[in-house]
Amino acid sequence: MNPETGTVVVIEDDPHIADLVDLYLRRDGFRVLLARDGEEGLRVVKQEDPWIVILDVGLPGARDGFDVCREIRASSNRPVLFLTARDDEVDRVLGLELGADDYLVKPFSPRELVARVRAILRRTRETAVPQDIVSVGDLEVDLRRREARRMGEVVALTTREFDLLAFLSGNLGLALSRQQLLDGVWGADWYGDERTVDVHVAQLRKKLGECLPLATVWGVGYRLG
Amino acid sequence: MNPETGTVVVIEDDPHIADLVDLYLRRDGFRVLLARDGEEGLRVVKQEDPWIVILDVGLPGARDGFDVCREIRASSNRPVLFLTARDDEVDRVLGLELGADDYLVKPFSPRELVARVRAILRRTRETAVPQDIVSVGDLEVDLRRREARRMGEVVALTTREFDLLAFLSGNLGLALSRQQLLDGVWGADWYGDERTVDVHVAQLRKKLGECLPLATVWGVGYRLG
DNA sequence: CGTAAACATGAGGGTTCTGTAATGGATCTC
DNA sequence: GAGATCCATTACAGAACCCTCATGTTTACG
Repeated sequence: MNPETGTVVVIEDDPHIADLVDLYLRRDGFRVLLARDGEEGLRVVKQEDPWIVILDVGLPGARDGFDVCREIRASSNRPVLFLTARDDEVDRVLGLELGADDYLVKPFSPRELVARVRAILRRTRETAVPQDIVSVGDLEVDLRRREARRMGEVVALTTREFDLLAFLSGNLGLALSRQQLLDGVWGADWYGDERTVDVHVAQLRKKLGECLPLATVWGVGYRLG
Repeated sequence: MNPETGTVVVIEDDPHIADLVDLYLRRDGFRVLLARDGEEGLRVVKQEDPWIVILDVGLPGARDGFDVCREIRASSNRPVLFLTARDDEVDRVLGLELGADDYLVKPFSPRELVARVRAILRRTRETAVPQDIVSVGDLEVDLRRREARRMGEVVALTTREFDLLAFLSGNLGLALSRQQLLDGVWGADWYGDERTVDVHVAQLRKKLGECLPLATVWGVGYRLG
């Protein structure tokens, strides 16, 4: 985690608190963006895609903190830290149920705020899996899980089928000869009938149906996408 | 007893509250020790050196919560979380001045208690408190206590079995080859038959049964979740 | 339209891979 | 040091899979 490049969006109407938060987070190396109400906050979050959002529950205007949290959750999985008014237990529990990652009760110590922000980032950044997922047609090919999903549903593929699909996905739009496919999927030291490719292509088409834009290139081989 | 197993000492005279706290903390993977009054509490704290002490302010007997807190502070820097009666602001302030790390006003939600305990531990224990417990299927894998629990019941696992389960839990959803599993669990400098993995996988499946979503990835290895 | 070449598809049998139980050696416990 | 536990290896049976082949279908082109 590199705090130097981490952006934090703070949505808080009280300028005094906002200043304080700004000061401490900045001092800790974060890039801080302030917003005074929910509307502005959502805009900034959408635009900047920050590492974390710090959110006052008691925001003025049409949208309170819970609304904003819901909105953020709907479109991203960025962590959210709530700032709540003193002794408002219902709020706190509700916040956590809405998917907030932590909360802090005012008045809070700025040092604690920084500590919690760093703790959350430690948790979320580490577990954020950089996934190699290729989207092709209505299909998602997840190389790390070795799964193909059609509208979220996992489609059962055999080893060869998946490998073939993966190789095709890695060469989207290119016409690949059977020999290229054999080299890429079966390995260069494999000797057998080129027609074997056809069989597995047929299997893929059968299992994945229309959502797989896998075309035959006549006299050559196949092309995906 | 291993002091690194996440022990919480709860000093509380009301058995109902003590039970509730016990239940929820235990469910979250902590080892919970209950004490009914200040004397007993201090003894347990001294003996066990827990990660955190949860302390009722209104304790019966010669020593109230503040006394106990002062004593604890005198001999250790373990975090203390106060449970205070409602609307007793003076108490709360006094508690914080005595060095309590947080407070909770009765009646409180058990979920919030757990959240706060974890928050405090996150701050004070830089070491991996977050994500110490991985939920997978109906199973909880507690890395700190090296335990797997199925509906709260501890399932007895051997060292290798647990390490394997832990490694799989840390790579939820990913297809892992036998070699990756060997590297991760047995160590990269281990030379032996890949099929050894199979045997331990079989053991895990036998012991944990249906509640363990541990799938075979044909021709590759295994995947959890 | 007819023909040949290229492709699609379904099924069988051999092959590879996995599940599992048994074995013996190593390590821990008392 | 005996007994128990754990662990790696091996063997075998059964399951999953893959290649090949045979047959039917499409495409290209004269």
